[in-house]
Amino acid sequence: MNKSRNLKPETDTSHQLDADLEEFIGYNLKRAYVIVQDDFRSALGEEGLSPRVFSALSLVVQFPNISQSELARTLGIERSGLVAIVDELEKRKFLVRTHVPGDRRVQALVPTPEGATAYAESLKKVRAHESLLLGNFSAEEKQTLIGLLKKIRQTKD
Amino acid sequence: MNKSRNLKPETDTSHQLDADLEEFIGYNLKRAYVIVQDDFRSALGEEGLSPRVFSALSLVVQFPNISQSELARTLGIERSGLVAIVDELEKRKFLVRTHVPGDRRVQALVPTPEGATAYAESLKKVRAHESLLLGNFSAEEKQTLIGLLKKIRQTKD
DNA sequence: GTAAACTGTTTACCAAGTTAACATTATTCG
DNA sequence: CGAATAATGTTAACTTGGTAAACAGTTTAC
Repeated sequence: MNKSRNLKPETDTSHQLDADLEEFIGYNLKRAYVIVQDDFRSALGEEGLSPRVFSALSLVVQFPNISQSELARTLGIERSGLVAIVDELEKRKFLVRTHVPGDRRVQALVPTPEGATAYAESLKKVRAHESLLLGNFSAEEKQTLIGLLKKIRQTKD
Repeated sequence: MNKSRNLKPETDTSHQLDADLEEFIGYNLKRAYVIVQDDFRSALGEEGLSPRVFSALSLVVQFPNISQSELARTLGIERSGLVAIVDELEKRKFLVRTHVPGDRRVQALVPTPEGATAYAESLKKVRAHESLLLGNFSAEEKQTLIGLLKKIRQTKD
């Protein structure tokens, strides 16, 4: 049974078509995520921001004086994990940690002018990357996809 | 401007609503991916298969005698990265590496009976996890989502 | 028959996170 | 008030899931 077919399995390309795996949201999410992330990185280049650093900078620019705790919460990661991200942004002079008058525990994150322009430039590149990568998507398809992905997030609120 | 608003940034929950970030497929993909993966793990438990090991076992059960190279290619990872996955499945006695007559380089992967039943049980759990997690999704929405995710993959073929 | 290519593997590495503990500071509330 | 509790930022140790490079053995191409 199927002997000849399996003698040279590397030439059998039918796997993608009917694998059980392909019915799962999780598997398809992961495969898509890897592709988009890889394309993001190559679009922003060796010295460019990584996805997570871009995300953090985005929120800092858009919501100046955000605290690290709030930023971590918004990004859905631990406070401890955010430290390295903020360290990198601070080292690149894209933000500064500042003490707020009311509470000496919190470090409010303030974007520098360089940070704001770096964000604006990265934003252009990220938009270009997504619209190029998703060139065969209609505007409706993109919105549908985003809506469905957000809906997954809503299940865990 | 906005002084009082930013004094206590941790109480400002408007960030999720209008952040630039929310318009990006990549960011939404990542957030959704993390949720689904976490739910997968807690559904299959401490001793259960991880997503990647489940995926590998799935293909081995469905396509017995698949080679490691072909399996890696199908999963979209490097051959070297697959070794640990196959090692784990072999240690758990869910598959065996067998030499094929025609080519002494390849290790054909053959599921054991235990592997087949473990896969069947895991498959049930994974299906239950997805249908519970995506309880507020209609069948059409699920199919639309999978179709759009697959479409992302097609852009890089 | 030699060069090129493929297979499985090891090793070293990296990215992105987690958990636990800690010092410092704020808040709650008997 | 003062003591317990909680929040903030941070470090350290660890885990997960990969990659890249090199290798030995084997096969294929020319």
